[in-house]
Amino acid sequence: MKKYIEILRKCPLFSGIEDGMLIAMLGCLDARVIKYPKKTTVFEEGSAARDIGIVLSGSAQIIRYDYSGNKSIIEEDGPSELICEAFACAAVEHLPVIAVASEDSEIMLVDCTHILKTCHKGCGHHQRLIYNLMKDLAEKNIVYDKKIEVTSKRTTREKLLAFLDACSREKGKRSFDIPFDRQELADYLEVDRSGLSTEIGKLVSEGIIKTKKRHFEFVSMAR
Amino acid sequence: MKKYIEILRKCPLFSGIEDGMLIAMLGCLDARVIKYPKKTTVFEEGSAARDIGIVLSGSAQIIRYDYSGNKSIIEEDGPSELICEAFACAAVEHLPVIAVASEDSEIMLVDCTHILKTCHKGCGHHQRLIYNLMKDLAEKNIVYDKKIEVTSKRTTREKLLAFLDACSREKGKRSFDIPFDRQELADYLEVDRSGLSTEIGKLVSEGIIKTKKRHFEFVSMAR
DNA sequence: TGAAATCTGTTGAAAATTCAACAAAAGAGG
DNA sequence: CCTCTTTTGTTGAATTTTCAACAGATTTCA
Repeated sequence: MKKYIEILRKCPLFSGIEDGMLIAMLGCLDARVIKYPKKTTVFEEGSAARDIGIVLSGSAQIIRYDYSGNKSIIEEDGPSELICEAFACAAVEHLPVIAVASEDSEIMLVDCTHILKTCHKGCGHHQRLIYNLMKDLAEKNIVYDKKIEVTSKRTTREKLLAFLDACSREKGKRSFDIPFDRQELADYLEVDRSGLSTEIGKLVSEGIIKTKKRHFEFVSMAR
Repeated sequence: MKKYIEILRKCPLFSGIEDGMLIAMLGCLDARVIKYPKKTTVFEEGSAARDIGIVLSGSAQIIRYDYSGNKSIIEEDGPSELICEAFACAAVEHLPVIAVASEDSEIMLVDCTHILKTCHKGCGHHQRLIYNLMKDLAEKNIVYDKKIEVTSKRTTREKLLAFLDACSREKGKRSFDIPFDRQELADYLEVDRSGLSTEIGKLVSEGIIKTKKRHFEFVSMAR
């Protein structure tokens, strides 16, 4: 487990816990590390949510398919980030989403009940874990809120600009990479891919942005 | 405070805490009850999120306005429900939403730091409060997830059906009331009001639903 | 390196949404 | 009971999105 310590230290679940204790806790929590090749399923839709996932390497996407097959990417999580913690904490019986490794990934799984129930070995850090989970869930709430902010825009252009603006602000630069290819960006923004492509073309020809693949750049003072 | 005990007992923040202790804690938490007439602001957009709100009577809406004035209703909360707890727990500096009393309401305000920091009087229930907050935030996450499920549909008709379906399932009946008038429903679904009105008309004339004001009913086995 | 698969941009037609304006209906208050 | 205000339904035009189909680029991997 030691080779993951760098990643785990940055994980919000273990914030404020020293390395030594962290390693000890992993055993107590019965943490398992599993490798997921690109595009394989981490958590199945419809399954009971028990485990929290911690991305160690690679990345995972949380995806929702509706009954008519429309795909909507809820979020994209990289190393040190937690996945499906809300569903596990709420002990949801039927996962309404699917978690997929978007590249070759290693993910640590921790049974949520191990975190919530004080352990018999008497290690007294469960309170801290619960506090950390609470903090994490509060922030995840805000991430969702941002997604709603972006997707509540009425036109493709507005959604795209709101999204790029948010990415730019997060990075603190006018030049930045997004974690999606074009189809995935369309799924995240919940618009048609070809329409998105057209809109990107317009913004480029209007001199507002430059882009190549996943790289974007606001050209002027536009925003 | 005693007259609110029925409501507070059902509040997720105080789950698992007995009445006597609950009353004692309210003092420790420096809880305040404030009356908000219909349509008045509970939490201002842009203000620092410090307080958690507990709806005692009436109801509150969480609303987001974007720069071009589009209104989007994020959620509607009634008695016993918490408002803005995620922003307060995450200690957000600029509230990205506004909270408004949607009718004459009484709302209890609790400074979040009082909950998170163990109190000097040594009342040992802060751990339970933090656990409760964690559980609440996990569930709120899932509520958001449901909103995304509804609004990620591409057409007004699909959004409307997904929303009504969810309401019907929650109630467990084909006949139910929604917490929105037509304009508010349009804001929640993020569609044009007149288009929504037309679509409701179609569903009625197709014999799929009946509706009068806030009351809806699925007529057949349609869903 | 070459073939196959995937990703991206383009286009035009069909479908759906938004917008603005107005009329009908319902509710509030005197 | 009547008036004023708010809510809801209706319509047509303009705008935007979706859909389907295809071609050029890029990537993958044998």
